[in-house]
Amino acid sequence: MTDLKTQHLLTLAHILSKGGKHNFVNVTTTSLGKEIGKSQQSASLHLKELESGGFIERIQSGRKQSIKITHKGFVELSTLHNLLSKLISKSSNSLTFTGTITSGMGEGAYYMSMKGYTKQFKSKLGYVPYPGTLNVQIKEKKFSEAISQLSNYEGIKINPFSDGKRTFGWVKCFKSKINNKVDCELILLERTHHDTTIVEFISKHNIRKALKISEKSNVKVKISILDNFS
Amino acid sequence: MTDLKTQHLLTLAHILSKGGKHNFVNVTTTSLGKEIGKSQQSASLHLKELESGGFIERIQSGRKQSIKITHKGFVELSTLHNLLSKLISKSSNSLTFTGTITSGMGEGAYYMSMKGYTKQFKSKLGYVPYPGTLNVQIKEKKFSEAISQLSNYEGIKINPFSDGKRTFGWVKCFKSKINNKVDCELILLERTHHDTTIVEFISKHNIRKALKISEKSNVKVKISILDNFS
DNA sequence: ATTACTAGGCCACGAGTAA
DNA sequence: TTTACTCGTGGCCTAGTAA
Repeated sequence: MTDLKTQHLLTLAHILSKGGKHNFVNVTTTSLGKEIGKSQQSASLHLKELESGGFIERIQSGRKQSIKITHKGFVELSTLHNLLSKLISKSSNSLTFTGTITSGMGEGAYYMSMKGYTKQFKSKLGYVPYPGTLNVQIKEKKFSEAISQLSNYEGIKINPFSDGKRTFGWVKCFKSKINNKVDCELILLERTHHDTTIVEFISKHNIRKALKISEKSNVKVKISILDNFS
Repeated sequence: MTDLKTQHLLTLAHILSKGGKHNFVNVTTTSLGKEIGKSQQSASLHLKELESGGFIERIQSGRKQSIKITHKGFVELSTLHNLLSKLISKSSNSLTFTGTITSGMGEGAYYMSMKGYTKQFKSKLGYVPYPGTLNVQIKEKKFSEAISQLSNYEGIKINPFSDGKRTFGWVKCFKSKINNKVDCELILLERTHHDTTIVEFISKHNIRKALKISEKSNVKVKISILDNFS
């Protein structure tokens, strides 16, 4: 059983798009070549090889030809489709990393207690955060690199606001779980230099207390990422 | 913006299957090579090109490397997936052809009136066919070729039965519409030589009368095909 | 107009090997 | 062990052209 060459994939897909699942459709090698971004000669060769591989059937009368996808050919496309479906749906939407608790209030701690933010936290997260933030230092480069890409995602968006004198930037929250135990949110601040070796968390609870941990403890963090992009 | 080469598709899919959507995963070129059915050298080159194309990110420390798919890389796979989804779901599940009414009772006409069949027609099609069958002769080779592939599909299956003396084979029915007007079923008989230049139809109505047509009239037939295979 | 052959360039791949 | 270089082979592709 000959296998479908990856180079022929697009060609086969194009024939299907022409309606060639059950009916013979008229296709010229010139037009097919243009559509798949190759030459007429390549299209001709593709058809020849697809035919000998049993992926399409051809009827040629004189200089015209009609083409239809075979069952085998359709199954081949379906198989690839199913493979991708599984990969895409089953690929984990979480980011896991380890780090150590570090001191310092964190740049966001003060701002996160402002009314303009807490009101939104209450309605969008369902709670007003415990005062202060938990800071976790990331040591491994692969983790901080991965975290830096979080900014591509929307997360839960807390809108900017103004108190009349100045404005305060947006905050993105990402549902997280520390040590597989305490629910919290990782926060990304608009107005922060984007150093991702230290990340901040807010929570309904006093995280340190809930985890019974102290300075320099190692923690494992799992962040949920939804597929809406900014 | 560099484009994803089709040869790299499988490689990228494999990285995703390893969990590399958000996290950096450890992958050796040797193992990756085996998994994609290529050499270690090819895997190495694939990674290099995927990286320079912006589809993956790599962190290399000494002889080990960690890999993560970029947003762009994931979008690329998603795009292909969506393309296939549309093609597969929107590809027409019907076969259309033209032919001419022809005389002769048709091989199936007599058998189709037998109780063992009519009982099943009543329950599975919802009606007892008008006596006799309509025969349509197919002239164009591309149509008879397409019809010959109908046997790969289940259709509506009428089971074989026995009257004590002999057995009568199965019948497959395919919902059809003639001249965009009369509902009927194309029938494929187990015990018929598989000549697909003449096809038979049964219907609740007298098809000729309903269409007001006679011998040698041209008709256009549309057959619905469901995706269950025999 | 059409399909598809031949010739030649270029690229993908793997073997060998370095680091 | 690892990654990735160089180099030779084979296969994909296009131009030219026949039919």
